Amino acid sequence: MKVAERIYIGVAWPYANGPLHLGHIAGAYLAADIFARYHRTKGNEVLMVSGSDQHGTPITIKAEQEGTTPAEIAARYHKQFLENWQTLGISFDLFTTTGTANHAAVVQDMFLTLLKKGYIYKDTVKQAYCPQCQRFLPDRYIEGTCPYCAFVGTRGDQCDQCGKPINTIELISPACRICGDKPEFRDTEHFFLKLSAFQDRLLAWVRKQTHWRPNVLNFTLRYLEDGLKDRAITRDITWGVPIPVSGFENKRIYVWFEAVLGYLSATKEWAKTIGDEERWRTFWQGNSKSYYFIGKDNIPFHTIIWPAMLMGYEGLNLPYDVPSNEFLTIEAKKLSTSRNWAVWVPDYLSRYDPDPLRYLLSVNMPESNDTDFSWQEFFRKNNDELVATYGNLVNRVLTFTFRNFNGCVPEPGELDSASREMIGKAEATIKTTDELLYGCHFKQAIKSAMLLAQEANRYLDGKAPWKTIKQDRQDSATSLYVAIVVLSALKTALYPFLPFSSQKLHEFLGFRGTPQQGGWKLNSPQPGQKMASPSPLFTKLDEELAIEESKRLGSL
RNA sequence: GGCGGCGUAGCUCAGUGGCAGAGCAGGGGACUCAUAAGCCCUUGGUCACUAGUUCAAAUCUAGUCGCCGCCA
Repeated sequence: MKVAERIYIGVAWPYANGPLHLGHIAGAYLAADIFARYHRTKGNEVLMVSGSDQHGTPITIKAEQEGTTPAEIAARYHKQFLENWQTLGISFDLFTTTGTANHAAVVQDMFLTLLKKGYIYKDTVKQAYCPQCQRFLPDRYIEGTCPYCAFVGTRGDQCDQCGKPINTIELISPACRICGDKPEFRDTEHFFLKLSAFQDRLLAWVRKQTHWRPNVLNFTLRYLEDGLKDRAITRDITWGVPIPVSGFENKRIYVWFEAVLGYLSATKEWAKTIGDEERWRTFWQGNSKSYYFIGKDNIPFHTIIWPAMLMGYEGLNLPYDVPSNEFLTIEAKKLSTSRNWAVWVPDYLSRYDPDPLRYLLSVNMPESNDTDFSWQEFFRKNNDELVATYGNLVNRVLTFTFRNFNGCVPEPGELDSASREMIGKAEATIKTTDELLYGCHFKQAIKSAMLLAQEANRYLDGKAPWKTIKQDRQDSATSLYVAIVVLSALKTALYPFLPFSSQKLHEFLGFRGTPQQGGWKLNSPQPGQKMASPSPLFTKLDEELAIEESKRLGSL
């Protein structure tokens, strides 16, 4: 029938200077995982990679505050990320870091190739320098008075008080944040990426990407039409990938140029781990589609800068789609890690199961709008939708069947029109979710699956097998068989979203292996098939806890 | 300040030219297999605001206000 496709899935690289929060999950990781599980179930060849971003100024600042090294901070959070992916069921084929030798080699190869082709050039700029510390200072290492609002603790990149971005040189009475001395501005040499050279090629390419989400496409087009400026890709710092040019030993390649290359370096690392070093080519040079799952703040890096680098390098696949999500607000307010206005993933996982969160964030995914997470809504959706509609459906069908038919799938009699229609709807749902997931319409896909659960509840109510069991055992068996077929459709359709409960249901129905192995189709259980003793898929949560959870927000 | 997006029922969100929608919450009912779950009926809207285009606007255009992001 269909030829298997190759699907490369690159997911945003989380910054290893703090724990993951719900914004990360809703913005990129959950959608990527849903997409990966869906394609694997379809039988397609999937590679999903990412890793922790270990470089950059915030990590060095945090390390200095804690009296430790950037590497230690990065290692600590990297370990935590790996645990969180495991527990949440985010199924990376490889989750590495930007701290590997392999990554540095890939970055330096890109750097030298673009340099040789003339897409990278040297220039001199003025940069803050602290004579006391004898070092150049990144923007965030300088504090002074805001020239616009006179706020005193303004950093060199942006004013927290009035929100205006600042040119470090404009700060009134600037001071080094390390020693408090007055910085000077000195000349320093840096490398620049010649983005302007790609303007026309990028514009022509982007105009053809009509399958991109409208906000991604519009934003990118406008950005390009405004004209691209060359950007500095090196900094006067010591934490990062070294510049492979002599005379630049004390400088490093800046994160935004370096981190995106993780997509490629992670693929090469994956190929080595499976013992087939050249295998990376199947996802980068072969007939493979590249998807990048990121938050909206990252759009220009993935639709402009990264494609420009790939065009300059030549011979590597450009992104096929960049299904960027919007943001998640928490209880109607903007998420803020510094004010602890966030729901932290390790904290969530210490008290609750992964599937209820995956359900809420799927149904309310910020696909085209910012959407809101509130604890009240989380408890409500768990209790009144996930448990009531789906969990209870599974439980009522399985416990009744188990009790009355010796724990086996009942032998159906002839199907009447209502039963045929019910099975038709199950098949239609598999097909609909297939199309929706293929096009990255995650929210619609899970809603259409939940609709099938509602239909099944309605069907059962009409058939009332608990009544017919008394006079017409065959009729009862038939309607339960039909309901079980629907459950089997649901465990497939919901598997990408709710992998843990789908696996349980798969086993309750008497199947071996995983839902993924059944493929993206309706796998009807055989009449007489031995089922496993059922237990509830989900549990109701005490809604009073929502108040307690909300109180945690914002407390430090 | 420039650019892009968003603003729809009490709540969370669909809906991009053709009679304003879903889920939940609220009200009523019949049932009882099931996690007091499920099913049927039902209340509820100035589609942020203003002006336009059109036979017809939540939808297209211009402006205003508010929120989010990017850039300077």
